[in-house]
Amino acid sequence: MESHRSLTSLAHARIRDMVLSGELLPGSRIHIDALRKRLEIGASPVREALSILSSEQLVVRNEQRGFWAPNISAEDFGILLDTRCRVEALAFGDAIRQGGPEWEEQIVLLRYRLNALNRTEKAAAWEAAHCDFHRALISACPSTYLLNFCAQLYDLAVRYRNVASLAAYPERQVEDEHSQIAEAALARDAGRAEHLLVDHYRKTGEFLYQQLAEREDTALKAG
Amino acid sequence: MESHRSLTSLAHARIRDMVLSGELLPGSRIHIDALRKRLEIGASPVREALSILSSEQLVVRNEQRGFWAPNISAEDFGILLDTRCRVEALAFGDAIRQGGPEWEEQIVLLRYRLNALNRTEKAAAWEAAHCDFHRALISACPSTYLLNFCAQLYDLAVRYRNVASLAAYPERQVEDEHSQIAEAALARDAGRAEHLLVDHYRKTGEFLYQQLAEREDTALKAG
DNA sequence: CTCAATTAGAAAATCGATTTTTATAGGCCG
DNA sequence: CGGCCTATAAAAATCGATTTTCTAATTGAG
Repeated sequence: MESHRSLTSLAHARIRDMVLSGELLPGSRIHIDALRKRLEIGASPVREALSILSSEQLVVRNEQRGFWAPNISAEDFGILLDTRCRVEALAFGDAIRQGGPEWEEQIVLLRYRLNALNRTEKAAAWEAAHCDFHRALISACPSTYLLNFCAQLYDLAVRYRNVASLAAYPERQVEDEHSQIAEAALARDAGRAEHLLVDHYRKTGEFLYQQLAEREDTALKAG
Repeated sequence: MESHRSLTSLAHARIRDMVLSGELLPGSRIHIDALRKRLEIGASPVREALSILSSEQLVVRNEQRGFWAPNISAEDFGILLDTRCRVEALAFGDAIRQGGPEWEEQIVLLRYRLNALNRTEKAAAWEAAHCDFHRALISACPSTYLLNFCAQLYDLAVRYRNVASLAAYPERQVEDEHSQIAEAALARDAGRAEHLLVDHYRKTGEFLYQQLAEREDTALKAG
């Protein structure tokens, strides 16, 4: 069991998980009372958590009417992906130019841990290691503003990956891509590293984008 | 009097103003009970507002210990300024490439309104018009993620301007700069427009940075 | 038969009181 | 005399109940 300093932070973590995992389906209503009962806490910490999540764009607030899980669309995902590529490239460039030995060592370590895990067998652990690796790449960027924003965009992207629940995700050699990114970063080749990172995101995103577009297409014909 | 859909949004607006205006001094504690009494509302909406503000980086949360107005420093301001220049350049470029006639017209209109106001005589109105103008410049950027982030960084920058309360702000020809930025945007010259915008920010920020650095210097010698 | 007004039910929003945690000041022991 | 423990006060965090607002179904008029 995770121990949290406050019920608000516990609620935040739990509800965030529900949104990111896709358990709370896009467009579905989030009932405060249901969460209250499920988490066995009062309304205040639930509402505080939802307030925070809504300013993190992970839930949508509709004043006096309640909270919803955000809708998804191919268009929105495309914009998110593009935003992420450009913003993270900025942070990555900073990190490569300013990172010290600890930054380098973290990349080496976390790349090793990531590649040591099997994505399908240890899905949750891989997910966490993947997040850590990507965060480590940009961690030496001095702008906490940029880093926070990158983390937020990361969450939104993870959600898209999960809600689309692509069991038949095309198995590219994602380990190689991660390694190449890490190598370029450690070689302090900002241009190449940024390019590889953006390319990695776009390749990963392309398939998901197609899936979402197809889904909208069939939904349109059906409805 | 402003009418708000909920007491939470009212509290958010009010406390945000207190932080941005510098009324709540950097590093000072924010007492929930004091706000509760002052705004004549309960603890819940105050806490919700503070939760939102803390994820907007306008207040600092310290679990189980309370909320504080964020500290300021020359270093932090420099990073903020730099982040803002680079991120807003991205959004501005998008807007210039994708903006339609309504975007153009808004810029023309809001530039006119801004230049019609006297910065020292109608400070509050100028402030609002300035915000509107800058928002209009980037409004055609399709990424709401980027736009939200820009708005957040704008707020943080405004706060620095206010808390430093530079009565003796050097009077540059800021109207000309705004006009030039608007002209370049309307001419769809993304490169020039971005450059002018960044330059505008850096020039404005430079003096403030010096002030903050000096202040820290004297504080260091005194304390 | 359609549309507007009414009303019962559901849910969010808010409040005031209670509980829990932290900060502080005073006293005690080494 | 200094550091540590204890008691008290202050403040945040949380709860459960109440109030307000929205939603949807029903009814009646045109």
